[in-house]
Amino acid sequence: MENNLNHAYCPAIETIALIGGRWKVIILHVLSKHARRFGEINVRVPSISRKVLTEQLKELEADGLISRKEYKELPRKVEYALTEYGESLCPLLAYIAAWNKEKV
Amino acid sequence: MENNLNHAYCPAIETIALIGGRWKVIILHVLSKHARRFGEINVRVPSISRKVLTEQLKELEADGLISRKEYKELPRKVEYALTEYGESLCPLLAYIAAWNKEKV
DNA sequence: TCCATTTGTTACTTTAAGGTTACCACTTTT
DNA sequence: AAAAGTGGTAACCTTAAAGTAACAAATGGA
Repeated sequence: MENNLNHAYCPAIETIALIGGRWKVIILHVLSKHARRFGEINVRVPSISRKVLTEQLKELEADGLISRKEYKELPRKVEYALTEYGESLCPLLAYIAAWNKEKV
Repeated sequence: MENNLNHAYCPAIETIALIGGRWKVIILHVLSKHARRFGEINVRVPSISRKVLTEQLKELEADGLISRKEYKELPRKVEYALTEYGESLCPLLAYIAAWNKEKV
């Protein structure tokens, strides 16, 4: 129905809600290679602050895309990894990275 | 080199710079179906304001992803379409939309 | 003459996102 | 006792993004 367009469902919107923003794709891309602890992600995501990294990781965890595992070690060790749901994003993440390389 | 990680090149970053943000993927997705005039995009992208739509369209045009064609008609008619470069994003846009549907 | 339509623009305000700095908890090493 | 390493948190500030409302240009028609 053409009179209902401004309420039209756009399937891209929810995806954007989950992985949009300045950092999430980059964080997920880092984790897609293998699980990383907090400090490792921090070093691999250029110029993100610890505060923002913490926030983004919490959101990704709340959305079920990554898991957080705390080891009883010294000093502290917390490891983040993609969940199965997060893994399903890998082709998309790879595409995002690849598209940029292939461009003319 | 592992000591250079915070300057590491991340191929996803540039892609995010081009299509990141709240609206660009959605706008591109709308235009991926076919060329649209300003008002048509405005109606198909839920709740975007004209001001922001104008801004985003200008940025997308400046980045070479879309073209802007003004017709000498009454009342004004301006049509936006994907460029060839923008078309190269279509598989990615389709993937973004499809992923959301397939999720468990 | 004045209104309607379409595509904007301008000025101003509000909200969201991100950054900075300092600090804490826990444990081992010095 | 104090420092070092890891993974945070809290308070505060700045910047970027988005929204609102009013206005403009161009032109046909009532």
